[in-house]
Amino acid sequence: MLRTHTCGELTIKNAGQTVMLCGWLAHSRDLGGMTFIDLRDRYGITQLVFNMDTNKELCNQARKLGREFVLRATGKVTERSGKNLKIPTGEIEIIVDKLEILNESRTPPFTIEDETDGGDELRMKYRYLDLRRTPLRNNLLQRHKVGRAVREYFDSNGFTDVETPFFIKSTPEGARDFVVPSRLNPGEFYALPQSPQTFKQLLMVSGFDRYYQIVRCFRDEDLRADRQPEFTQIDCEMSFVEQEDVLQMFEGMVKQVFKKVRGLELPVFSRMTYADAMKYYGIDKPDIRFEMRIADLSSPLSSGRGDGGEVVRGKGFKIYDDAELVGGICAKGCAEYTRKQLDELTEWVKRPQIGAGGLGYIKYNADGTLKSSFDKFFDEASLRKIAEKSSAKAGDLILILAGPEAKTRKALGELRLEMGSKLGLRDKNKFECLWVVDFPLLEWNEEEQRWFAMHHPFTSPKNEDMALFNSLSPGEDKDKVAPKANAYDIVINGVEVGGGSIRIHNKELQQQMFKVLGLTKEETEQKFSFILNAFEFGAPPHGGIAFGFDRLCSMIINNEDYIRDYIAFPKNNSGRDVMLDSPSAIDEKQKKELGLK
RNA sequence: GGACUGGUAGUUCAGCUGGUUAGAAUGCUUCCCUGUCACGGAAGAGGUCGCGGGUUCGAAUCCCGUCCAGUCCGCCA
Repeated sequence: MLRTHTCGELTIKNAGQTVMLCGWLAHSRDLGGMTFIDLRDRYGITQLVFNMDTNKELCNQARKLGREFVLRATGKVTERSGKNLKIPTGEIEIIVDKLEILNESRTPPFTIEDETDGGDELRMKYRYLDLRRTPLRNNLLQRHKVGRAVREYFDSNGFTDVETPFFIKSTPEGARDFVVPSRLNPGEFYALPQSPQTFKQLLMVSGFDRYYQIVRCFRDEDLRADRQPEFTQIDCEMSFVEQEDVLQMFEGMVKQVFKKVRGLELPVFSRMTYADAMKYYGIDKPDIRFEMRIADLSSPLSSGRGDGGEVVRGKGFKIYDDAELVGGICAKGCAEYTRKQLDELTEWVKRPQIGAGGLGYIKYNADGTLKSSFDKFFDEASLRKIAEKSSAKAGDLILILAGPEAKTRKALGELRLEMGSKLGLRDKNKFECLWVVDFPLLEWNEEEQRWFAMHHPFTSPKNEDMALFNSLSPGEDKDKVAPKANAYDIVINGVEVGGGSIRIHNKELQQQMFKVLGLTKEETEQKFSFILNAFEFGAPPHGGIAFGFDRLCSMIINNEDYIRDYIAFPKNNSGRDVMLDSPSAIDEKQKKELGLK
């Protein structure tokens, strides 16, 4: 070993010992007569000291060293005269009597500090330097801990880790596949898995009973702060279970991981139906750290749904009379909002991404009076009814959007999150875990005029909706309400960290599903015969879940929804690795071999 | 595919209602400094203002196009 200790472990207790340390020069402070060097490694920082009086030659050598030089220092641990209580090793320093340069370094393009001066692109290009920074290093060390806690939980619950192949087959439905050309089979391609979905189901048919895997998945879709083309899933499946068993098992997992990694005891997770999530929060992954539910101020013109507030219709205000939905949220304590603030909010909701036509408001003033943006049409009693419907109290501000139902709910959901952020209600130290259940099995796609599986085509319909499901025809029945599925998502602070379902394990039902999705007999045979065949050989009832491991880590570690800093070597927005400069062209010979030319 | 924001010194940014030699901080180089820990002080070097075109007597600044980056919408079973 080139060292006897690390740079993070020496304290006053080691005073007097002669030690050897290795590390990178993080900072040096040259005072003329003496020079201090902060030596950094993964474990911490230890101060080296050189003195002109004691060792002139060595001190002069130390003065010449640049940032990020790799050094090996031998010397005596000594109590400092001026202590630095901000760091664990701050009470001691090493009086160096031998110094070796293990490697020199170019001046790094950005500072290797907690708050670096480097921009994203530069940091990505020199990712190995970025990873020397404490926040990034800490993220990866914590990620390791999350992974370990997950494996411990599965192991103690009888799950088996089984690997599944990466070179598989392209299937219709779902995300775009990444494909790999096959040299041995010219003109043919493997697909990389979007998830090991079918394999884990086949493992259930094989009788493995409880399976898990922390595994890379690939989806060729556009990227976001929380989406990478290759990402990691905690993939799980269980046999002989019902939905409740799965929820219990994986609620337990999340709790244990939070406990082991963050020392937090999470309370019992909330539950909410998909329908309620959409109705009250305008989104299928509500952030329930704060209330601010959407209030329905109009009975929908269409019929049936909504609780029919009916407090905005018939006052001669055409926008509200004609709108399919008028909805409001109540921003606590915001009655004092200025004209400017309201204008800004109006601009915000009119952005193309939100797409609202305008923003109505009612100020419920502290003195009990009401002032709205549509006073012309509404008397005070009417406004008071709206306020009541919105659960507003004196001092609150009601924000109102109107328009087509789905779009307006979504916009209200966005506005709710924006107000939540503005009002500081999205507390970084708070974790609210939620199971969203009873997802629709299918979604009608207007563009392609057909049904799509909302979760995936292997999800089972709810028993009570089986007749409805069996009555559906491909490319028709778009006005029918979609049957509900045994499908569930786990949402933490408004971030979807996982989702799963109880699967179909019956061949005929699976065939009916493919049929409703518009697959022909031939396509079904060609793409999915393997799983239909398997279902003929005693497939057990089974179900499972998959977690986005990167998202789970970013949530647990720093309660944020940005996963790149939790992945050692991530891709940028355009799917490029700027360090490798990949993807890149391949030469003609390679193409020819692969049958691409 | 679309919206928005940005691209100026090694780096992070200011300058943008057109006008003398494009600034600051930090980093870097040299010098001074014996208890620093974001050490301090002095001096210095460092620029194709992303790229292409246009308007103008004159463009970092205005216009058009384009590339790159970021955030979002679509997309992501």
